[in-house]
Amino acid sequence: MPKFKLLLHPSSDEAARVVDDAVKRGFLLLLVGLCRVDYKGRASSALGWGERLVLIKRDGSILVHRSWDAQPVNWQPPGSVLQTSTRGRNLILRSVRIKPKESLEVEFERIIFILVMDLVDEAEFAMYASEKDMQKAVIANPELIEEGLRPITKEKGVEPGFIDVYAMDRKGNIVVIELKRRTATGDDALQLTKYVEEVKKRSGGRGVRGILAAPSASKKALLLLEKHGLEFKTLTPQKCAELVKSSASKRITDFL
Amino acid sequence: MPKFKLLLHPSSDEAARVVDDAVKRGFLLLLVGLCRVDYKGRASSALGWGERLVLIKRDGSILVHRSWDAQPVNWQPPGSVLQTSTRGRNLILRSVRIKPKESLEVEFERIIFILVMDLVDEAEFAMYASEKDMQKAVIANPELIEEGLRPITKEKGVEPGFIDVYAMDRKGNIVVIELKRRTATGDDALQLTKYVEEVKKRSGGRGVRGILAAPSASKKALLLLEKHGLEFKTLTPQKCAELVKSSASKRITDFL
DNA sequence: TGCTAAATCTCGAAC
DNA sequence: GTTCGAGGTTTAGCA
Repeated sequence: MPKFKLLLHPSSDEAARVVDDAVKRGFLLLLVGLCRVDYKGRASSALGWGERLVLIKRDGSILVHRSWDAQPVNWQPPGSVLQTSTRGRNLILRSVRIKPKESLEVEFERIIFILVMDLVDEAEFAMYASEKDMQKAVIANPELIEEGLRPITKEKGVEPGFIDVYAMDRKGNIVVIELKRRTATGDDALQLTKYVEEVKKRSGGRGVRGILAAPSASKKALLLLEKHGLEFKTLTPQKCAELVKSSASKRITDFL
Repeated sequence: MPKFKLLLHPSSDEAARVVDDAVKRGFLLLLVGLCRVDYKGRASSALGWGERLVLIKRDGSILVHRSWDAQPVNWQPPGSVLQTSTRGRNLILRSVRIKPKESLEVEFERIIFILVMDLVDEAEFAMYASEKDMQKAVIANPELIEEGLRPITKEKGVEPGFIDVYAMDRKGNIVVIELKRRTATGDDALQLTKYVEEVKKRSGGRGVRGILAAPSASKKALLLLEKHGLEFKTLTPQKCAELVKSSASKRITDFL
């Protein structure tokens, strides 16, 4: 089979046949035409007649895209099972997911074209500078937070949740560090408060400090930190990524 | 212009011309071919050579899809600005967003085809049974939670955040209700705890109850509710949707 | 399998 | 413009 096959204005019967065959063989399918979409499951939705693009992938996922918005207007996640049928001259695509039970129905009144594609894509996708990378960077370079800081364990189980970095400062205080890769919110500050309280219970009289490290913080977050005697430290994932890059083997392709 | 135009194996120059023209006119663009993708902004990512589908929409959003996964492997949100150029025989698509500053680069070594589409889609999209619908349903039908319950105000500003439903029970206790359309988590239980504490401060000695209403609850959530003397009530968005449907004018298209 | 926390979350509304 | 919480969040990690 060549890279792709194009069907212009197929009948509903012909379309159903082509779709079934392509799904069975694991090809990538694209249908464009006048359709109507209904969804029922975790919520319910209805979308009236209009021309859209429907993408059916080999893992069972389905996307209905309009000519605007990055997000699909309707979709079905991987693992869903597709059924084709016809209603008069119309093509019906019905995709069902079992758990949670949800169902998507697309009815095509007019199919402008169907594209069946066989794409080869073996490349790996690599993402850098996650929150975990920030954690690694801070443990390897505690001076990112403060001079003289010594990390104790990388993750300490504390209810509820986990502490990102647990360390000791020059004066022997315990330091609880919460890392965020985006602007810190009030919730983040409250979470740190809980961690610090929990650690204080078990600190045996030793001083306990709490530091929220993030690229920036909302007003609410700063207010809550102030109120609970906690600290904020500016730290960007970019900065951490640079250190991880220089110290470890990960490369970041610069093209900006 | 017809509904669509197909270009087979265009050169990089030809492709750049067609893309620029289509973007200017606000058409929906689809490119399929062998490409490489890099992203840098809030994070960084690199994707090696492979055959993929690139969708460019009239609002500036760009999606790079592989033949599996419902989510695009890379993307750029609406409002991004696209630039085309060539590097030798390759086509370069560069999309930049200003705030936050991020940039996506797609390099095509081989373009299998380009599709330019002019789709007409004026239909409205309607979603039913959201968390807000649950709120409406409970206020209109408080017996969903408990017999004899009387809602007081639909939303009462309480720091931090807002109470979904504020009511009074048969015995004159104040009832704080937190609604969730999905399985309630420990965080949800903690949030309710905060609300109840806040209300208690201002209740003037009146009894205050807290109810978390959701389709189900995690073990952690139930444990925290127990610990703080709060209650759980099973309530599904489906049930709420039925009542909203029958009492109000909204219709839900049943097709399941 | 269920549960928890992160995400280039996205999106919209309130301030 | 910023902040905040909801979402058919989705997804990955881990018990």
